[in-house]
Amino acid sequence: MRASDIDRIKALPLFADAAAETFRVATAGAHVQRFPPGTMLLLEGDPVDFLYVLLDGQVELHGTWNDHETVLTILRPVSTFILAAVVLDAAALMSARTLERCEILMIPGDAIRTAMRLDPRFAMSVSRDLAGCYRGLVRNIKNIKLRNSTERLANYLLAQRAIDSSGSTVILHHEKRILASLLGMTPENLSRSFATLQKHGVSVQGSVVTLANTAALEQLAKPDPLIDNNAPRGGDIVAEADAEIWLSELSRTKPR
Amino acid sequence: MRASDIDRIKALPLFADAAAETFRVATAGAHVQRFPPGTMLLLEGDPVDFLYVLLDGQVELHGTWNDHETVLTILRPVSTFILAAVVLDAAALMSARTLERCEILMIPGDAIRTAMRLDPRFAMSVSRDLAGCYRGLVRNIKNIKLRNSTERLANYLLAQRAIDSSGSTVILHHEKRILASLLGMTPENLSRSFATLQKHGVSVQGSVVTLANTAALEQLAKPDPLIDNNAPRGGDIVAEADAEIWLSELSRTKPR
DNA sequence: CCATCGGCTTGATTTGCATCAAATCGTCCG
DNA sequence: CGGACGATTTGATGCAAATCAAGCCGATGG
Repeated sequence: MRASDIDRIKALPLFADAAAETFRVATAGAHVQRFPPGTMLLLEGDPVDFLYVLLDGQVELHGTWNDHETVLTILRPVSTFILAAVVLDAAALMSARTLERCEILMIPGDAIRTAMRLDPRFAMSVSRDLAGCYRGLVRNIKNIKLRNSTERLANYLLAQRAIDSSGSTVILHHEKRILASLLGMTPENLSRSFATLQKHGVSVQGSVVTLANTAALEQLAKPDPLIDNNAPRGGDIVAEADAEIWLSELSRTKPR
Repeated sequence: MRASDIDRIKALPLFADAAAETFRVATAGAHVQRFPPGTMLLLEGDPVDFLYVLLDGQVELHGTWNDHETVLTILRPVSTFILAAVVLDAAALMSARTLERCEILMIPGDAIRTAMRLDPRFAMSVSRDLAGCYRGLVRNIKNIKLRNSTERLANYLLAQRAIDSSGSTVILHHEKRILASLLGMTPENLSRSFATLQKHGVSVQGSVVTLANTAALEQLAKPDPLIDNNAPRGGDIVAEADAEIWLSELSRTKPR
């Protein structure tokens, strides 16, 4: 592993707080690997031997049943994945597939579990990461069970706008059929939902979406901080856990 | 707090592995409280000051949006809840309501976080608990996104049968309208789904369901260990995390 | 440049589920 | 016991989303 890779790992929220020795243990058997687009990194049901850390590219996690497939989440750097399976030394519940060329750090699961037993600060970081991911899924379930597909799309767009802090234009970072599956609908209905949102100031040109009237869009979307996490990512906030405490941190830093 | 309560906490999987000092810190500010049925223990959005441990009774966790409510999970003893919010010191994403008279242990969140920093074994237990809950939600999302409502009911019945290891009869432990919400459907459609399952050997008498033909039911349900966790609870298996490693433990203990 | 292919859109149809409405059932209480 | 209430069931209807079927469009390659 290269020295630059070591530095990148050190900067991960998971390791930011860890003792030097912990870090040595964890990285001893680790390696960075590159994968072409469309590579299956992991199949659901497989035993999980490594913790994966996406350093560059995009990875999709999906689930399968009875010849149907659904996208559960799309990861962008820097994200860890299948941490829960590593902690429990259990089989994966989700399959992982690269969507683009990816650079991925793989840390042996044994090393992670050993490090947790040795270093409470590291174990705390793992817990925080897991707690953040857990809350992400709670939000996801509420989104699916309480909203219809157009409402989910509208909130997705508003969340993306807030996350990228990108004015009134949102870039879709993945194919629409993948976005559709992530939002729990068919590609056909995603098209139709976009059409519906035209009346609320949304226009689509390929992967560029412009939100001309966010007030109208919000009226339909009714975004809710207990479902939609609109913490702007990048900078301080890189892990799910950081995003989870963003709102309360915000109110503590700037009271009123 | 009574001495008998202390013993019950010691037996929790969360504390089974903890150092004596950890245990002292955690229980110092803890207390057991009793609540009547229908009590709101926690409202989504509230700051979470305690880790809750359900010792007796039933608790429902639900989410709300736009005047709609959905049941996210139903807890039976012994279960911890809102651990993720405690770890992150964040606001609750779910509301908690007692369904029956309940006995609940409340441990100050500060104490939990302090204990985690002091005792890596305890922090490991917290991580395992969180990882187990996380995987429960992954299963839940796959269930919702990949199956229709009758399939979900069929799998629910099969899972209950396996969990209670109760021959061919399953007891519904909660009102049907709550079960309906848990399974993501209306009470009306739950009725109709039960009617559909009659053709597969399912008959309902109040809260007693008999499965006369599990083979036929399984043919419709297509249960999958990567969605349905059929680990029999009670005895060794009390936490979600235990249930998660049940299958792999099983194959290690009894190879072939 | 044209042909091809995959992804996306649009339209027609079907299906699944929610909603609305009313009847039934069981339980609790005056 | 009679009545009331809530939970459940059953039936009728409407809507949302999936499916089926073409067309369109942009990228790619001969």
